[in-house]
Amino acid sequence: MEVSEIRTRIVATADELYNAKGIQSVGMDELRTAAGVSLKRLYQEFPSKSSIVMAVLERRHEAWTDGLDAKVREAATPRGQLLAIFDYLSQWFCQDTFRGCGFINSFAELGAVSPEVADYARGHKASFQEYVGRLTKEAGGPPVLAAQLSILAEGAQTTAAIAGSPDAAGQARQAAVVLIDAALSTAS
Amino acid sequence: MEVSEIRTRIVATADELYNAKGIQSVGMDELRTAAGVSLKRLYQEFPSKSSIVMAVLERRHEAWTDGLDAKVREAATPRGQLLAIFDYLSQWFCQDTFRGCGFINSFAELGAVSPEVADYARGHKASFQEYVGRLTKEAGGPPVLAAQLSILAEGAQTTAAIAGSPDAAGQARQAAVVLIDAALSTAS
DNA sequence: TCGATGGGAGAACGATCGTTCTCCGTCATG
DNA sequence: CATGACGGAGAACGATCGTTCTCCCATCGA
Repeated sequence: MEVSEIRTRIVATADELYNAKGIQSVGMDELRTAAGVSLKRLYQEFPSKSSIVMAVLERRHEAWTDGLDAKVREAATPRGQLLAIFDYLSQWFCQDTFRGCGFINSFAELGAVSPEVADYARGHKASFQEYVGRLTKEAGGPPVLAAQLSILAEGAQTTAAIAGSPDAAGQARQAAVVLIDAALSTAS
Repeated sequence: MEVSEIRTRIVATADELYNAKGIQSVGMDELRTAAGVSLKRLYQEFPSKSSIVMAVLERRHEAWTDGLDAKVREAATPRGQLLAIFDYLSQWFCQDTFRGCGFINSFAELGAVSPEVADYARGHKASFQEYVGRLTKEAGGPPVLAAQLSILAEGAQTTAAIAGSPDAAGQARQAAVVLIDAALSTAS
């Protein structure tokens, strides 16, 4: 078995477990068992649990970025691309493994005691806002629209997570339509 | 010293510590020292840590509800009352102790392993959405507007917490103005 | 003054966590 | 076949946590 394959399997397993139970609730032994890797191998690949946490965050960032971008590219118009963000949220919320944004959760759990985690979560959210900013600019909207749509997306994630229902995605999408149309009509 | 005064001091101290460091990062000994109470007294007042956590959540719910309602009552018009929600968020975000919504944080930290915490967070968010629903109805807006404004408020909280900046409150308020005006003009 | 009561400080206990170490079987190589 | 390196399973270790127990002193009524 490839060394990198073991790393991938460890990180993928940790991602699932941390998402389902929270980071602090999952011990190294549980991760070891679930990943089917010996403890020695585990510490051979990662020097500590916190390094696994950071690797999981990187994996989540890539999965989010790639999945969102793929969904956005399906849309034909710039306006449709902005709305595709909320379609992506909707299909995400409908997965039964959905338990809220992993960055919000990890920030809430470890942000106060781990500057690494806090910085990475901040960077992830900043990159999302920049991404929405680019789409907004292409659609001819003002920067404040990007901030507003980003806030809507954030709120939809936490609302859907706590309520346990995917309804927030559709409601946020409706709000996005109103905000986009209002911004584009006054901008022109 | 009154018995209830000790309870209040314990819960107030736990609220501060849990908010600043997260629940799982604060041990009973640290709480005992910060509250200036003996460990025996602590367990005389509360049977376990989880009961303290629930008491903190109740305290947070009351503080949120009372503070928000007081701010809303300052507004003269129903439309102003809806916007007052975001003024309340703004002044909250500007406090240097702000570290995100305590219910979102506790849900992220313990929701997966503690049904009590998850249920209480769900109930708190549901009561907020009902409150916004009442204000929206008084303003003559449709139910979907209440859901959208609630999502905006949620998103502002997480965005402000992770970004470490209170800007999201003003941006969400601007979005609320657009959504409210659009909903009220089409509703009439 | 004396003895009982109650509360404070913190030691102790069992569990669990992250991390390291030990033992043992296996396999490759001469 | 002998030997030595390697990897897996899990015991062990130190730290920390929630919780309980023990000791001691201070107070108060008789």
